[in-house]
Formats: sequence, C-alpha cells, structure tokens
Amino acid sequence: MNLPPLVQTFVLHFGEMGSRWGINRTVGQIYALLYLSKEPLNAEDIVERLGVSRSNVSMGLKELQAWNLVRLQHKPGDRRDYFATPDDIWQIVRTLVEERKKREIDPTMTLLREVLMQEPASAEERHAQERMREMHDLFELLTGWYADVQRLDTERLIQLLTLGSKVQKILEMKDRLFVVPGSKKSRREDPKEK
Amino acid sequence: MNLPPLVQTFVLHFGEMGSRWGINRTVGQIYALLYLSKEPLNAEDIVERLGVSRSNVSMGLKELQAWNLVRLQHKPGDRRDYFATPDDIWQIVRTLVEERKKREIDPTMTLLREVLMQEPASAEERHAQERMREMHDLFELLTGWYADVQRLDTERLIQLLTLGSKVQKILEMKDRLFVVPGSKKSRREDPKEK
DNA sequence: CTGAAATTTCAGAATTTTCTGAAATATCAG
DNA sequence: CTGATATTTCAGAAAATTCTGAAATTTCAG
Repeated sequence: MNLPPLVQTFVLHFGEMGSRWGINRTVGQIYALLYLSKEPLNAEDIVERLGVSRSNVSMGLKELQAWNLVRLQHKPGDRRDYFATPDDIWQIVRTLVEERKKREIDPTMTLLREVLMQEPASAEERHAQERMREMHDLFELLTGWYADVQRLDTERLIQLLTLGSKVQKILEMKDRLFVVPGSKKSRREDPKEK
Repeated sequence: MNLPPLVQTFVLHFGEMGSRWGINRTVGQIYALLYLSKEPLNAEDIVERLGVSRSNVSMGLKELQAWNLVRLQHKPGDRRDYFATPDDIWQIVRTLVEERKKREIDPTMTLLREVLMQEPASAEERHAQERMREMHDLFELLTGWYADVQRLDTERLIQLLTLGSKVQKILEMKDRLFVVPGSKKSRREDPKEK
C-alpha cells in the first residue's frame, strides 16, 4: 500500500468498516481512497496505491457503480476510465440511504405484505403475524418520514437536523395549540386531525 | 428447520438480511425466531426449530446478548436460560441504533479527530484532511440530532415522524418569523443565534 | 460434596467470500 | 481493418467466516 500516512489510516479504517456493512474490504478501501482524492483516479492508480490486483479493482469499481456511489469520468485524449465520488458529501449520504432502502427495506416490506395476506393456521402463527404487522407499520412510518425528509434541499435538511432538541419544544407548542388541555388521556382519542 | 411456514419465511429472510448487515445467518435467524415467538425460548428450543448445532446457538445467543438485543429470563423450577426480545419494537430500534453508533460511528469519530489533529505534509494530505473534516462535521451533526431525538419518549417520536412533510412548513414558518427577508445570502452571516 | 443438567469453549471441518492471474473481450487511434 | 491499450470475466487459489462435535466448565439440586 503506497499512500501518505494520513490517507492510509483512513483507508484502512474504512476497509475494516466495510466488513461490518456487508461490503468487502477492497471496496471500502477504494471508496475511501476516491473520497479523499482531489483528482479522479483510474483503475491503475488505484492498483498502485492500494496494492491489490487489477481484477480486484475492476470488480470493486463495478460494485461501487452498481451502488451509484462513484461517477465515471473521462479526460480529454485519454481513453481510460476515471472515477470520483461526488464533491458534495450530502449527495453521498442521500445515495447511500436510498440504495440501502432499495436493497434492504423494500424487499423486506414486500415479504411482510405477502406474509400478512396469508391466513394464520394456528395461535402461534397468529401471534407471529401480529409481530410482523408491528414491524411492517414501523417500517412504513420510517420510510414515510424518510420520503418527506429526503425531498428537502440540503440547506433545510441541515436546518432541521440542527434544530435537534428544539423539535420537542415545537411539538409541545403544537400540542398546546391544537389539543384541548386538562385531560392527560385526551391523546388516546386522536380526533381525526386534518 | 421445523417451523410453521409463515414463521419460516420470515426467519429465512432475516437470516439472509443478516449477512448484509455484518451479522451471520444463524444469528439473524435466532433473532427473527425470538422476535416472532410469544413465549421466551431456551437454547434447546432454538436448536430444534432452526436445525443448527447447540454450540452454534450458544455462540449466536452470546452475540445477541453482547448487542443487548435479547433479554435473559428464567422460569421457576427450571434452571435453563430463556431468551426473549423486548415486547416493544421501539425499544428494539433504539437498541439497534445505539449499538451501531457505539460500534461504528464512535470509533470512526475518534479516528477522524486524531487524524485531523495531525499536520498535513503535502497538498494531497491537506485536501484529504479537508474531506475528513467534512465527514467529521457531518457525523457530528447527525449524532447531535440523534442524541436529541433519542431522548424523546416514543409517543413524541412517533408524532415527530408522522409529521413528515409538515416539517418543511414549520421550518418555513420559522424562517419567516426569525430571519430578515429580502437577502438570499443573509444565511452566510449566521448571526450566532442563541 | 456429588453428579446430572446446562452452557461454553475451541480445534478443526465445511462453507462462503474474496482475491488473483490468465485469458477473453471491448475500444479506438491510425 | 489492425494492433495497442483498457477493461472484464472467470476458474481456481487463498483467506476468512461459520459451524460442528467433543471436551471442558459451570451451576445447582439433593
């Protein structure tokens, strides 16, 4: 591995982290390298810096492209492929979340919907189905929230995240404005707010 | 594998999903099984239902305990260990997020802080450090938001998530109330709001 | 204590994943 | 076209992970 120490530390760390995320070490290292690099790199650059085989880099880049995590570029008068990550780190986050949702949440939701359609054949299955419905509803809530937030432009997204603890205040304010006070239980009635 | 069809479908799916999350198939299956089960199960129950070895179950349960994802219980007059997931699915989500943060985000932040302390020895390292700072700041924003939201009780959390698209409206309202209109650039000044 | 039951540990087998080098394929300037 | 350059494919080697059975350890009732 042929990298400035500072870069190498980061690249090695992301290689290891990759493993915990179902992404292999080399793919993690390639991505880390591209992320830190000012200029786009071609496959041979990556081979030299990471000290892995050309074919390994080829497969790694293919996987990163399948994840939409790298952009393919060309330099004039050079027919090699150059790769880079988006300059905007928020774009990277959005892509990561989107792709993970597509690969993990969506298929799970499909399966849950299918299983919830079936007739339980026993008390055991009835309880299992109830648990699956809880999970289904949870995922629906989370993906619904994500669908909304994901549409915000980055500036508003940052604003929202920065708001943090103040969010609670806003919710309390909303309560005070819209809910008749006096009854702690009044929430349960949930008067079809429009 | 000796399970009602409906349960088996779910258990197999989570076994596969586990792989994508750096958790092995058996661990995923054990967790799925416990999640769906009405009653706590002991190790031998799990062996029978999943058809894997006793030692594999032992190791899987140990891992799930390390993740704080299962509770150990005892039945009177029975000295075997029984395992269950929390009844409250939100508790499960909170634990999952907390543990992943502890294992993935926190060590990464530590590394980033260390590397950002060092003196860059070249233009390349200077740029790399700049990128690392972007990532550091992003993580800081996200974990700060998380720290706040995590404190909300479940009811308010659901309220917040349900709010979804309305969030943007609230932010716009906040803008209109607190920011002097007329200048698109006024943001850059960021007047140390308290 | 004792010994049966329950659980854990761990070395090596089985399986899966990752990686490589060689060959095949694709691309494009001339 | 041709051949030089670039990229991909893929079979098998290498490495890593997962799983098992046997042995060791722990726990506890009697």
